[in-house]
Amino acid sequence: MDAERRQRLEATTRYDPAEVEARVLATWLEGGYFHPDVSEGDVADPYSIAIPPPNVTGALHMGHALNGSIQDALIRLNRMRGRSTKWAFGTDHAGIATQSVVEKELRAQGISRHEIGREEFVKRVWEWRERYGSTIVEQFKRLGASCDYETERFTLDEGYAKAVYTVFVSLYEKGCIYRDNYLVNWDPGSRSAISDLEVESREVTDTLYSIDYPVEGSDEVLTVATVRPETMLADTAVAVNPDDKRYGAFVGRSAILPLVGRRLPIIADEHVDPEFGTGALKITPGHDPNDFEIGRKHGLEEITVIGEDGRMSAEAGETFAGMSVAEAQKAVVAALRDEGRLRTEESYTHAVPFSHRSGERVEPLISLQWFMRMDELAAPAIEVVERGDVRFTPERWGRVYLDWMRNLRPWCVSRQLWWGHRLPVYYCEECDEVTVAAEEPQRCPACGGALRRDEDVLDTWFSSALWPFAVLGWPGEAPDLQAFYPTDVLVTARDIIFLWVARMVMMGLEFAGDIPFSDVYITSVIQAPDGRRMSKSLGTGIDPLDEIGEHGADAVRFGLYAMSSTQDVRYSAAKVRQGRDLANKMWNASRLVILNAGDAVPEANPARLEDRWILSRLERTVASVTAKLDAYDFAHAALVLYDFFWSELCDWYLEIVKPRLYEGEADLAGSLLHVVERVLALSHPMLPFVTEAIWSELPARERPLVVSPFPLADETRFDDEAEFALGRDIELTRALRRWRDVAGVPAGATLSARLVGEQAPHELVSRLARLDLSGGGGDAIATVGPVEIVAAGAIDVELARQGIDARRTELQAEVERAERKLGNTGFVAKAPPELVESEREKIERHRAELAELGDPT
RNA sequence: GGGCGCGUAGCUCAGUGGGAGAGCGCUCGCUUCACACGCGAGAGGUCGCUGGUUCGAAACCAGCCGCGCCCACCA
Repeated sequence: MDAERRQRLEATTRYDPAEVEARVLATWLEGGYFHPDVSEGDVADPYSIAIPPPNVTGALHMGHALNGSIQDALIRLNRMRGRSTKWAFGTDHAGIATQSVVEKELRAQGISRHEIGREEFVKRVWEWRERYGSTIVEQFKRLGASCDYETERFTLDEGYAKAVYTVFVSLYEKGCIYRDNYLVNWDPGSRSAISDLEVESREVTDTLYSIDYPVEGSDEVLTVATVRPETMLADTAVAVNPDDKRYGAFVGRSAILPLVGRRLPIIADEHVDPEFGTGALKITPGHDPNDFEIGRKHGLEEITVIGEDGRMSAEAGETFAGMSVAEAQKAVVAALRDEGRLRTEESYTHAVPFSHRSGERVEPLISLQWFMRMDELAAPAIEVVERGDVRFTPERWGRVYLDWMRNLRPWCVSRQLWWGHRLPVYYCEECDEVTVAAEEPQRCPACGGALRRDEDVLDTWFSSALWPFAVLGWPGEAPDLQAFYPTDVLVTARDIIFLWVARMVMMGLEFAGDIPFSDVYITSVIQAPDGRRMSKSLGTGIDPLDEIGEHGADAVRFGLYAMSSTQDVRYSAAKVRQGRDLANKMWNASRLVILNAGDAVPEANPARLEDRWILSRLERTVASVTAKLDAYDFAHAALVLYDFFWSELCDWYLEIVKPRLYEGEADLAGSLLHVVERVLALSHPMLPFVTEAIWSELPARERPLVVSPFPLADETRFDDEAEFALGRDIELTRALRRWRDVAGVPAGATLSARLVGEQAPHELVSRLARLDLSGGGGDAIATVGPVEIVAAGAIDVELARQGIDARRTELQAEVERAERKLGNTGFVAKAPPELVESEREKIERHRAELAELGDPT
């Protein structure tokens, strides 16, 4: 090692992630290690993941950080195993989200999108994307995510659009996609229809009004209850339960709609609950999902009185037209009161649909939209999960998936937005022909007339559903598709199992001819430290980039792995610090080894007991960490690694062998280099930066760690004997240290002692417990295992005695506990014999130690 | 209304049939020549409650209490 390098290493007593990470990342990217070569066609032993594409508008949040860290660990693990590995990367155009961001920016300049028109607006969004779209890419790199950035895709790029159109046309031709006038969830906020999945229900306290509807040709009334009296203007029937004796006579007659005067047929329908309210239900097919169903069943007229702008339309009549829904409600209630039709008003709390997008209350409206029927595609997608071809981890999410898939309703796929994949649907200006084609047609194929393209765009999730194969180049002869489809695992959060995961399975099976992934790993959701949701608006968000800046990417990754769980967890800054400390520990321990290794060649030399011990512990750790990574158990993988490195390697082994290391023992140095190399490789998937940085300081490394082999546990190194023997000496050392502490022996003082019995402990015991074993004669004031401590100046004899008494009490309690167990005849008869034996052995051992301690004085 | 999950040390979480664990925090002691982002030692828990199964339960079963989430068309 040259002097300059030695000096630099000696001086760097603290691992500095900020300095290291940028440098290491650059070498990875320059080396092209993240980009698999597919030029030869099929690749050997492929491993692939399609990243859940982050929104172009988005900044990296804690969900991405967790999700990205997990995927990266899997990708790096398999890349190091020599598999041909691709982590397909790209961003999502995110329809409404992106359109809103750009609209807001325009509004700040006093421009509305309608002023500049569709074409110009879309152009502006693309410009916006050019300017800011790469932000999130750079942020993933800072995390260390080894995505294939060379083939970055965008869900609105040219090739992707081709995939979307191909799928749309195919589904249309199969009859799965159709246009219909149907009651949809209208989001007045984004002025678009949204799907059922984009609706969230919230508890709202409304007023429940009871209104008298006079029965035609009689003095009687039917009293109906509603929280939305303004929709009565669109009522087209009154319904009662067919078994309801009270109303049997009314069925078939008519009621008169107050304020409007329309005749409403009185119908019987099972849906009406005779127990609720008066048992009579006003039917508004135009503005209520239930009523819509009932209306279609009974062939009722569908009247719409609320427009897409959320205001009362002309249909509502002169008095109310133009009012907002809230104003109309007040006006209707006032009018009813005037007419004496309002019977009661009471407070009523119920679930109300809101738009997940805009946060506004959803207005159910009848609208001409495009729908996708799901039943046909769902059947095979259900089968693959039932068969276990697609496995969920944790398993319970598989059942959630199946429950949803078995109850699918048609999906409204059209959106009244400008930013997105415009429907490949063309209407003839001359005839009724509707043309659906991937390639834009020039003229109407039926009559040659001019064509007008549908104004709507597709739900973003429609294009997302194609991601695993479209990202790899479908449709067409893409080498990546050939090599890497199906992918191995999808890593995502549970909130998009329906929106995304389920639809990918359906589309993958239908269009790519195979499942899109064989595993779905559902990550935990990380909450704010106080247990609330992490969210910008609540001010509870923690920016992973801040954390990376402060503690390093490896620290954040370690923290996230350690936090990850099968349930939701609160963000733990302490776990991130634990990761930071581990990275620092790795750096310093490695520095110790490198600076003292001389010219040693990495090689395991199980010369002495402690060497056999650490080599055994190392291989067991390799086996354990590997198994946990493969089982998606990242928390335990991280913590097992931590325990080995910190406790076994640093606290014990390095402390044990320091004298040998300083003496320049070559075999030892070889072993140490071997252990360091192996543990770095084992850690690399989780802690890529610090391990790569240290790797580059090791002598004669041919390739960077990112493409070096991942260790395979060598079971021939497992050594129960060494583990037992050294474990015993470690326990003895700890007992002696405890005794010193209790006896008030100064930390630096050496204790005079001698050995009793024939079993001599390892040299490490006397050194690490600071004993002078030549303690010859003199009275023993204490016995700790095979060590007799001889009275000397430094010892407070009284304290020592107290310590011994405490130990005696402890042992007596242990003996009693074991005796109690053995006194239980059921235990002796039914418990496994080895367990019973070990209790007997315990009693003997403890009695022996008690005998050594002597009687209380 | 249906379903899922959770309740373990002051805090955040592991542990799912054989003697309660980790990290942080806390206490005591260390300028020990890799690391004070360090080293050594320690205190701290009737494992939500009540019953049951078992030789043995934090773990399995039942009920209850509390918290969270998802799905669902009672106006």
